[in-house]
This record gives sequence, structure tokens and C-alpha cells, in this order.
Amino acid sequence: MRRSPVSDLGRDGSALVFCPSSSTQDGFPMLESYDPLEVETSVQKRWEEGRSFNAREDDGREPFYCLSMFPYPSGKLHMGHVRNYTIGDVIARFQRMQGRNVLQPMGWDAFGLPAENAAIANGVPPARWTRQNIDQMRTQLKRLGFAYDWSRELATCDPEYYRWEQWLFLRLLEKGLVYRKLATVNWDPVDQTVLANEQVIDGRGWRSGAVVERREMPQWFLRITDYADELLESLDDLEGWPEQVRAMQRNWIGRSEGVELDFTCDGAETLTVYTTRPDTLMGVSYVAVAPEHPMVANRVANDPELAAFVESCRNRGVAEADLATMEKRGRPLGVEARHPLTGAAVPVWVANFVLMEYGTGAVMSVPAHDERDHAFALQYGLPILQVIEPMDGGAWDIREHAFTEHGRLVGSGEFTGMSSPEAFTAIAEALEARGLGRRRRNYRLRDWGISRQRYWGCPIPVIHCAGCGVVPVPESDLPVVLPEDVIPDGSGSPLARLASFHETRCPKCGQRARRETDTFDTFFESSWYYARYCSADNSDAMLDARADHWLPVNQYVGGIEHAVLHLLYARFFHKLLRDEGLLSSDEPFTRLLTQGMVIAPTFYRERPDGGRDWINPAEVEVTREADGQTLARLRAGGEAVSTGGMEKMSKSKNNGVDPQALIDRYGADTARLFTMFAAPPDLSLEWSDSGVEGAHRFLKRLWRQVFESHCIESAPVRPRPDQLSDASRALRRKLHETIAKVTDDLGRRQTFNTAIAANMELLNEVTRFSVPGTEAVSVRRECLTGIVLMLNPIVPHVSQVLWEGLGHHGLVANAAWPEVDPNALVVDTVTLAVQVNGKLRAQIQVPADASREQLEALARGDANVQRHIEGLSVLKVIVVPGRLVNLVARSQ
RNA sequence: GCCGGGAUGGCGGAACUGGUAGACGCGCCGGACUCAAAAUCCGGUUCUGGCAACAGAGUGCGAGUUCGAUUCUCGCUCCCGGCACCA
Repeated sequence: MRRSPVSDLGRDGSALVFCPSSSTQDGFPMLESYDPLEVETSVQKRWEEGRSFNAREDDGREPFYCLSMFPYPSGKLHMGHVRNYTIGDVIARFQRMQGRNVLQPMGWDAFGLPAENAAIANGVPPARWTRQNIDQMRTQLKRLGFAYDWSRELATCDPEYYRWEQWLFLRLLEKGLVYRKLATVNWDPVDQTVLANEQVIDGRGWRSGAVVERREMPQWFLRITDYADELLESLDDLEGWPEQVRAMQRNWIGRSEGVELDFTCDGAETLTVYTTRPDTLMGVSYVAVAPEHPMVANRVANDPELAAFVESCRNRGVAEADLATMEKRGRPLGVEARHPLTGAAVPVWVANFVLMEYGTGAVMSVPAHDERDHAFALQYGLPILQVIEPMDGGAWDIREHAFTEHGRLVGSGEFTGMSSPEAFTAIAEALEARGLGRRRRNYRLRDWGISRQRYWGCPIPVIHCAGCGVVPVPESDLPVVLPEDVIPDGSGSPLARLASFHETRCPKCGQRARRETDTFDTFFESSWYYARYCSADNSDAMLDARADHWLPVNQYVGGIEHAVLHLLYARFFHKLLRDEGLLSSDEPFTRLLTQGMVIAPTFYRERPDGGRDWINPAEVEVTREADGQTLARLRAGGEAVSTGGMEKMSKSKNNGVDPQALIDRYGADTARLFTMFAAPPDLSLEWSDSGVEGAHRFLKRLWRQVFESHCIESAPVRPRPDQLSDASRALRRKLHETIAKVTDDLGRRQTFNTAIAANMELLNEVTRFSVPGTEAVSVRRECLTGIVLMLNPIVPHVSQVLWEGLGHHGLVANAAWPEVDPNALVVDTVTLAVQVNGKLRAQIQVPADASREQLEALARGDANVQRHIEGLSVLKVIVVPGRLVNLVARSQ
């Protein structure tokens, strides 16, 4: 066994070892054992004192803006935050080492419902609760060692922040991009308040338990649909975004080409419907309208059954998922509509799956060619008229299934025989000719409702005057400050009750007037914060020239759950800001990384009433029994508990693992290393206590290897590649192969797990390497230096100390990324796989420059290969250079 | 329901452009060190058969394309995320 140089010193414990290479003015003493707390405290102090990560614009280097989605200050960091921010920090530090001028800021998405819920529960004003949480979470982020420019920190609940979105709102109002209309909300009749969807549980208010009603209220809307085409089309240019996110946004915008057409009804009323399938028009068997449709309201008075039906629809869910899965019900309205082409009478029905807020509140129904209409027609005995048949003329049982694909028209009068696309055009033209229809482009995307009947949000800066109507708050009166000493109690609207807030005078006429008491959707704040970081200290303008210096964000990192809403709203805002002349780029985020969830096992105990008491994984011990079954027991007491599978860490399942406990026990570097190593960033990350131990063990192993180098070796010697032994040359090749791989993994691929694995492999080889002599020692040191540099973005504290232990000075965070020496990669022989009919039969060593013929001869020469081709004739030889030879052999 | 994603050893995962399936880590087994334990170090570890050499099977299920498929195509199953007032 190799004697450890450490034992030569006859020391134990954490005795100080002074080495010539580290006794520098800025050096940390390198102790024998790795003490994360000591290392991290001193390195963080140095970053803080040196303001090492504050970004300046007047820097010759190319800027790189790296941003992680800012957190909602819920109280404590959770594992999802640790993962998100570590990914961002690794990218930022990697880019910094690649010579870029990196901006990485951090802030707080500080408005939102949880603060109001906390106020209700604990009687603390949301403002105080939020600011306390921010302080606590800031401390935790600093403890994790993220390279943030804290001088740009912002919180969206600060008037200095939200005043600018009030300002922008007024500009948009002036431009006509903001309007007011009635929209439906969840109304809790007991608490007299509007509920968020998440506060409605099984149709009842979460606090009062009262059945939630749908109520119409005037709401502010932003015309995002004006930008629908641009938002859709520029997705094609976002090559740095995951294809799945772009696909989700495309579907969300849902642009379609169709026809809007009119059915005239008895009594001269007109029902306008939109369809993407005018080719099926001859198959219409009824028209369905929303229960809230005005045509319905006129008829409920003398039809009690209809009235009852409409009433039963009043409290139906309106989420898309509710509509799609609920039982489809309807009632005939007793009205007939005239088919725009044939003039035939088709009945009008009221249906619970049609929404007034969607399109025109009416749809044409073609049971033969739409699944939902088909089911509805079968249920109510409505006719199913087939007007499209499969292109190949194949049989189709239309009673059994709707035929929803394109095909050829049948039973459609003059259009019979046309293909669906031909009929689309012909029918559209026929409708246009009669003035009963027009081609239209439609969007699934709806205008963005930005009003919230909430207290803890940014006030909407308008005043309602009895005489003048809606009057904008003059720019000089901004910001409209939200009073902060309010404690919501869950009933009513706090701002509507607060006379000192809403009682005001009309800026136009001076009469007594009422201030708007709705606040903005919190997506409003998060739609432009990324830009404000660039000009965070500017109290005279929303943004300034520095925005264009940094933007667009080079790398944005956040959860996949924001794939549509937040990311679409931010893209929309960016275009609004551009059109205001505040920026010049078209898109806010060039490259996007969406990280997966953090999941953990769940454990529970069944209650007598059938409910489940969830038990935190920290209290449970899992063992494998002899029969291979796993058994979960309480650590205290040994009681057996049930296993509930892997779930996203959450309060409701009590399966959260507190990052603070992890940091306290192993240090920030281990927390960072584990979260980066356990899974690729875009997949879900499974929590594992033993995995954390493994990550920590690796850092201790690395520390020990550097410590040994540090003690036995004098000043670094540059290896002379031409004079190395085979073993040293092989190790050096491994180093440079690793540099090439890790550079690609961190830069292009963003697979941090494989970058760490490659460094582990390299360290394993360094550990096994026991060649004596100064050249070997210098190769070893070159390898260790390489590992320290390559791991620095991931474990920045320990790598700083190891960097100095290896005889270097200054911040490793500012060091240059290692470069690949192409000469080190040269090989003379390669291992080649030999297959016979695709099955591996041998591995042979061949000269790297062997010709095809030589390779084939060497492959055929192998004894095991010969055994497998004996009696067969080789028909074909496939050679993949550097990889394999495949002999295709068959019997004669 | 619609849209998006996932499934590979006992476990997390690797295999990047169709080319040696299981890198790296965890767990487990064996050994060294120790009075002993912990820690640490060394070795083994997809399954089946075999002392071994080696052979057979194997990437959720069922087909297909190919000399060759975890990778491409078609058809399924199960699990997860989003669905407009949670952020």
C-alpha cells in the first residue's frame, strides 16, 4: 500500500501545515481535514469585502447576463430554490471564467396571496411578514455562496419599483392597449370576497365553506392579442429555448384559420359562430350557445325547466380542464336557426360546455366530425349527418365514432367530391358571396385580465369620478402607494374599506371621487423585473441606456411550470417596453433552461376516518428485507408506516427536506454538488440522503488529494509532454479529454451531472496513479489544478482554498478556464469493438491510423470472431472508424 | 379531456450525430486497517448458466425500418407537469 505523505509528517487531527506554496498574503491556511463551515465563512467574507460579483458596465469584456427566476419570499428557501439558483450560479461562474463580464442579480417577487393568507392566520401585516421573509431568505442565499450582484437587489413591493409599472400602465392606457370589460370571478357570498382558483375547493370557499358563485365584475385587460402574431412568429427565432416550451406557447396562442358565419334565427336575431372546419358546414345538426347568452336570458322567463338548467350551470367550473372533463349537458332553446347555405332549420341548444367569454358564446355542432358534438348528439338523440368520408374511400361507422380528419365531401350538394381543403375555400367563398360569413384568423389566446380584488398588490393608478368617468392618476402623483399597516381578515376588500386610501378628488374636475381599489395581477411585476435590474438605481426613469447594454438576458433559468404564463407575459412586456422606446431588442431571454422539480418519498399513516397523516421522510427509516421488500419505519419507536411514492416536495405531503439542515451539516458546497450531480437539470431530482453523503465524501477525497500534493510538492513544475512515461502521458491525456468534455457539458449541453462525473473519473485516476518522479508529480498537480478549476463553478468555496493549496494566488473565481492541449489528446492505439451480425464478439487493440483493410484483417484474425464466422460467408463488412467493425455473415 | 414530459441494474442516473448498454454516484458483498466500532482505503456488483474462457437474455409493452435501435417510425400502458385569480 502507498504510504500517505500525510502520515510522514507524524501529525493528526487538523494540525496546521505551513507550506511555502500557500504562505501568501491572501492565503488561507490549508488544514488536513476539510471543514466546510470554516472554508465557506472565510471565502464568503472575502467575496463580500471585495464586492467580487458586482457588475460594471464600463468593462472591456463581452457582457453576459445570467438570470434565475426571482423567488416569492415565502419564508425559507426550499430545495427547488437551491436547485434553481445553483444552476444559474454554475452558468454565471463558468461564463466568468470564460472571460465574460457577468451580471447575475437577485430580487424578490414580493406581492402575492400567501402574504394575505399569513396575515389571516397570524394577524401580521403582509408587508412586515414579507420583509421579514426577504431578510431570512437573503441570508440563506448568501450562505449558499451565489455570485450575485447584491447592489441591484429589488423587491416588487417597494414603491420605488412598482411606481414604474403604474407609469407604464398609464402609457398603455393612453395608447389604447388597456381596456375595461366585465369578466367572471369566483365570488364567496359569505366572506364577500373574490377567490383565487386555488381558494376554491370542490366548488366551495376555502375559509367559509360557502358554495362559490360566478359573478361578473368590471376588470382591466391588456391587449396581448394585439401582439399574438408577433409572439407566435418570433418563437421560431428563439433557438436557445427548449422546443417543448416553444410548443406549449404555440399551442397556448393557438392561432387558427377559419370562418366566422351567421345563423339567422326566428325573430331576426343572429348567431355568429367561428369554425375552423367550414368544410363540415353541411353536416351541422344544431347550434349550441352558452347559458349566459343573451338569447337564453330572453327565454328563461316562460320556460322554468330552461331556467333551472341555466341556474345549474351558474356555479360550474370554467377552467379549461373542468369544461373538458365535465358531463356535457344541454337543453333545447325552442328556437330554430337558418343554415346560411341551405336555409334548412337547425335547432338551437343551450349547452354547459359553451362559454360566453370564449369567442362569440355560440358554436356550430357537427356530430359526425367532432368527438364532443358526437357524444352530445348520441345523448340527446340529435341527427348525425356524415359529410366527410376518408380520402381512401374506406368504410367508417359514423354512429360509432366521429370522423375528425380531413377527407372528401359527401352529401354536401355542390361541394360533394371536394377535398376538405378545397371545400374550405369554396364554402368560405360561398358564405362571403351571400354576406353571411367571412374568413377569420382566430386565437385561443385571450386578452390578459390584470385586475385582482386583492390587497397585497400594486394599486392600479386610476380614479373613478362620477362626472368624468375613469381618470388616470397624473404622472406627478405617482406612485399610488399601497398602505402597509393593513391586516386583511379574509372578508371583503381591505382597500375598499380603507377610506383614507380610496377617498380622493378627481384630478380633472376636483370633485370627490373614488380611487380604484383593485391591484395588478402579480405577473405584472414579474414581467419586467429582469430589465429593471439593469437600471435598479435610477429614480428618474423606468429604464435607461444600461438596459440595452445587458439585454437580452443571455441565460434565463427557472421552473418548467412557468413555461407558458410568466414567460409569455414577460415576452409581451418586452415588446411593450420596446415599443415605448425603452429598449431595442425584440425578445427578453436568448437562452432558457427550465429545471425539473425536486421530489422526495412520501410516507403516511392511515387515520381511522380514512384520511392520511403525512410523515416527513427525515423521521422515517427505510430498510430492505431479505425477501426484497422495502419496509418503512419511524426512526423513533419503529412503527411501520405506508409508502406513498415519489412526489414533488410540498407542505401538503410533508415531504420537504429543509436545505438549511443540509447546509448546517455538510456545507453549501455539498448541497450545491449534490443537487447538480443527482440528475440532469431539466429532469426531476430525487432526494437522497445517502447521495448527499456521497457528494460530501467526494469533496473530502479531493481535499485529501490536494492536501497530499500541497505537502510533498514544491513549486509547480510545468510538465514536458515529450518526456513523459506512458502512464503519465495516459493520465495527462485523461485530463485533457476531461477538460474538453466538461467545457462542452457546462457550456453547450448544460448537463452538470456528467461534468461532475467526468471530474470524479479523473480524480479516481489521479488517486490510483502512483508513478514517482518530478514529471509524474507535475502531471498529477496539473490534473488536480484542472479539477479545481473545472469544479469551481459548482463548489466555489472549497475550490478557492484548494486553488491556494496548489500554490496559486487570488480568486479562483477570476481565473481563466483551462484549455485543452491538442497534443495531449493524440493516441497511437485504440480499442475497437468487433461484432458478428451485430453481436459483440471481441475487443481488439489497433493502431490509431490503421486502414480499413487492416482493421478488417485484424478483426477476422481474432480467435473468438473466427469461431463465430466459421462455416459462414462474410457478405459485408461495416467499419466505423475508431468505434467498431461489424462482420455480416450468413450461411452459404 | 387537451397540450407537454418521463419510463434504462437493488436505487439516482450515463450512453452527445443509429455504432461496445449500464460511465459516475448510492446501496450491497468481500478484504485491509482497528482491541473493537466508526471513518478511510482496496476489490467485486444487470440477470441466468459456467471454476473460467464464454454463451444466452436484457433499456415500460407490441410491431416495424436497419448490417446494427435506449436512440428513428407506428400503435399502446403507466406516472408526472400545465390548462388563464398559486407563483
